[in-house]
Amino acid sequence: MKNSEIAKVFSDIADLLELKGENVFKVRAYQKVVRSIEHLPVEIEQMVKEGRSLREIPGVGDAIEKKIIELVTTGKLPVYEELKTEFPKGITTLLEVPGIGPKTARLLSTELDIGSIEELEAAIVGGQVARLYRMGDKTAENILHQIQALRRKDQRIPLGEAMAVVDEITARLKDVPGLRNLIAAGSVRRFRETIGDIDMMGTADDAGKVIHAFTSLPQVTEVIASGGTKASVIVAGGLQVDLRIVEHEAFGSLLQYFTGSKEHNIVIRERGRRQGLSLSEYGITDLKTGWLEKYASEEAFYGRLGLQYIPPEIREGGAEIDMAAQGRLPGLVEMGDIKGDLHVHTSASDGRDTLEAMARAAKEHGYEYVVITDHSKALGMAHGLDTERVKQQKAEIEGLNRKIGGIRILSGMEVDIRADGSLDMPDEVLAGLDVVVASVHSGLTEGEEKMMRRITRAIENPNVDIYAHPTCRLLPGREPAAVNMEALFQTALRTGSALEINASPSRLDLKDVHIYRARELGVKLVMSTDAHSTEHFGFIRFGVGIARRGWCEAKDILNSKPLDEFLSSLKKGGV
DNA sequence: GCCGTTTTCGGCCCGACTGTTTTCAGTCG
Repeated sequence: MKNSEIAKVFSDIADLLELKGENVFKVRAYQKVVRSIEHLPVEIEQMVKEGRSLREIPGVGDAIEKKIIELVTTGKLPVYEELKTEFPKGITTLLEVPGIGPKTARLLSTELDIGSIEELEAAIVGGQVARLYRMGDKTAENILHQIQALRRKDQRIPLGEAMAVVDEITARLKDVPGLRNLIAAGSVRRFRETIGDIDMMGTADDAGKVIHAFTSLPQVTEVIASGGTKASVIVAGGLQVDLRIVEHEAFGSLLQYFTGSKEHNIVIRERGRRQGLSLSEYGITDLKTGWLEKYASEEAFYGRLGLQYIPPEIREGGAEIDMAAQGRLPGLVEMGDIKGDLHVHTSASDGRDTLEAMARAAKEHGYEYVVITDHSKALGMAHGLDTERVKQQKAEIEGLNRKIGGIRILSGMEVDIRADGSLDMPDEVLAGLDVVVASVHSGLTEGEEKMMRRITRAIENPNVDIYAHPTCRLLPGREPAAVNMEALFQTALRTGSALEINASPSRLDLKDVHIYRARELGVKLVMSTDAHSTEHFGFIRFGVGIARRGWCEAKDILNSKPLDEFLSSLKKGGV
């Protein structure tokens, strides 16, 4: 039984206990265990087999350990089965509707015998819901509204799209008098690859004025909530944006609170509690004296708790907090560490801008080197290069290196990996290039065995330095190909090949958890934008963001090294 | 149900907004 399945059972138990009106702390204990299991790096089934104690999992005590073992070994949990019989089947689905919590779900179930969203909808339309105690026309209408929103709800949107909305809102609000520190917090600041909603925050002399300006933005299609210090709206496209405003002196604690993650904040607050401190978005209250201390910076806020500053990208409520307490957090990679882009297209294949324009843009970006990697000829659609055009481009690059100066332009290619794992360019041509990037663009639905044979053969080729966008997924929509990541990492280690962190917001591939694992194993990593136009060089910020989520330091990324050192760290140069 | 640099018992993260009340319960993030 997988961890995710175990977590689901305990999450259901927590819901059912809550519906039953059980002690809220007992419910919370179950919820805490669910979070622990979801973040566990090892399979519980394995631990049970090896006879390891489950008590080392945070939140697991005597009672829950017994339940987990019973569930894993027998596949069943009588307590759970019993609980389920106490309520109509499907009642927990009511909890999926925003605005319906355990109390309301229970009320609906006992008073109106509702056990599904369809039945609920009918009861609202029929007027029965509005007549319930402490309900009313407005509440019923809101629930109906939420049900409809749930039906047409889009999946989480890619980080890149969310960032565009943030930039637009920021531009429109920046002139509101007295507003300072406007910034996107939440999952945008933590660089999660997809975003559920956008959390913005700022400080102001007059919060009301900012809230008013915010809810009046032209892109706002609906105001969900609006109070003195916070508001929630829906913008065009159906995305929810929350804004919260506090006084200037409390910016640090607000930013910390609003950045999350929720799990991180819960652990931080529990920690504060043990130190006799109560944490909130307004600051830290000493529980003995009742005195509230405000924090203008996050550094000071974490410092008060005896913690190193924790970068937003790794605030997940896991190992980061203990590491920060011991002062052992790594210095994560930063934008300025990246010395060159290694995956760049020009108008010679499917890029928009010329080789010269791309080279100059890379120089303006502050890079020491850039590798030009147009497609090979198999990609007819992309106007891929054949042997002859590769030769021409090499000559063009030599000319540009004399002409531009201040940046070293390297010759390269994104060579296509064919269905049988052979490369779409003769070895002698590849051997003459500075850097060779290989990737898959077709046959993405192959089964794992065939896909792995294909990839393995390609990266075993001594000319291939980098294997690009390893899983070929696209955000949103295209699922990753059937790549066995652990096997890929081993092959990369064995052959000395580097894996790409593709920074394009529609790829982000490798993704954060893969990066974390690859780094742990010592696999060589590079970071590239896959730029198809000059402005795409800016994508590097997304790459840095997810690399930080994978706990990468500069030393873990080959193209953070100066040119000579970088070249000799590649497969061709290194062996 | 879990847990301990105050505690093996008595706590458990914190505050805002809404709708329905007439002081607050429920929900959310």
